[in-house]
Amino acid sequence: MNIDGSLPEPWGSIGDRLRGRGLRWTPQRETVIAVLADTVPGDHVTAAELVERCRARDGRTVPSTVYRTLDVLEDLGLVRHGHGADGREEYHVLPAGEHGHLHCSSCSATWEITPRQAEAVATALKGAGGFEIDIGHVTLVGRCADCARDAPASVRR
Amino acid sequence: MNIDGSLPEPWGSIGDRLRGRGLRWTPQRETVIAVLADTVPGDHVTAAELVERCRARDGRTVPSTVYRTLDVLEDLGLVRHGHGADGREEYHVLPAGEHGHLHCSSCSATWEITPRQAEAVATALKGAGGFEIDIGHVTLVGRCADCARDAPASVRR
DNA sequence: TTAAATGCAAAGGGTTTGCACCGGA
DNA sequence: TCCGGTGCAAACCCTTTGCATTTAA
Repeated sequence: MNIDGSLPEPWGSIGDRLRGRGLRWTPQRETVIAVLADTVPGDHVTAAELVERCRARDGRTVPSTVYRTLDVLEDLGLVRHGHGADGREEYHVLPAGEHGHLHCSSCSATWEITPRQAEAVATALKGAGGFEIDIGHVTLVGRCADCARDAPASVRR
Repeated sequence: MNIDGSLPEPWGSIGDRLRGRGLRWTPQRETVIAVLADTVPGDHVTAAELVERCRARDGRTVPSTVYRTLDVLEDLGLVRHGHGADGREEYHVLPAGEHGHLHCSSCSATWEITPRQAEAVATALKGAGGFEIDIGHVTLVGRCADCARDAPASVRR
């Protein structure tokens, strides 16, 4: 959120975008948006986490409203959902450009995919059959360079 | 299963492998193994599906036993779990070699990743940072060559 | 006014757990 | 005998749904 209390773009204009579609701008939606606006762009949060954060901001928040709002926001293209290493649904805020994740099953760390890596993967698949990967949809699991060096064939989960 | 009723390798020796670890060979485990042995190698099945198939074979099958057995089998390295496009847990039987999936969010089809594609992706990531992808862990989502041609920027889910 | 959105509560699905009992080794 | 496994049922977690009520436009 900005210092003056207003929402940074593109969140600020959401009310209008909703109304333009015959939808409504409600206090509950404002809460969800405020929480999302506070999220680091490119970061990812599980739906359940978002529910909690909304509840922290407004104790009366109820899950169903949050889920329904997320659906709407996804329609508007403001958030995108994907799945973490454990398969749980998670949301990416402001999907500006490709944005995926790598998860190391050995040290449990998760990183954002670099443009270079995204590009490499996309190109690789594109060249091998023409598949256009939506790299933001799933978290790629494997072992990071460090763990791969330390344990050539460890437990994978 | 073989014509003589015995289990094909490497399923046949599982009883011994279990016993070798101080674990036990039980009728219930035999049922799960039998179901898995009937699964096309490289195919993937959700845990819930496995439960159903076991129940078809033995109506007394109960979910918890199946889940517990799958854990054991994963420890033995006979199955591996991953997550489908919807994040649901699914099992790959006999992970001989790399084995992943591609899912088209446009036409909802799912294919097995070809060795060439797997190789391409693995190499791409390896080269761009050293990450060693476990390509069997998640289903890659995107659009297949056909859908990409027909609808350059369609709905993604 | 009126259709969209909310709140609540309940259902839903897949997965996990606690615990007494059973049965391989 | 003994400890691992099983069955049952309940708990769990996250997510979705139905429906009466509220409310933005």
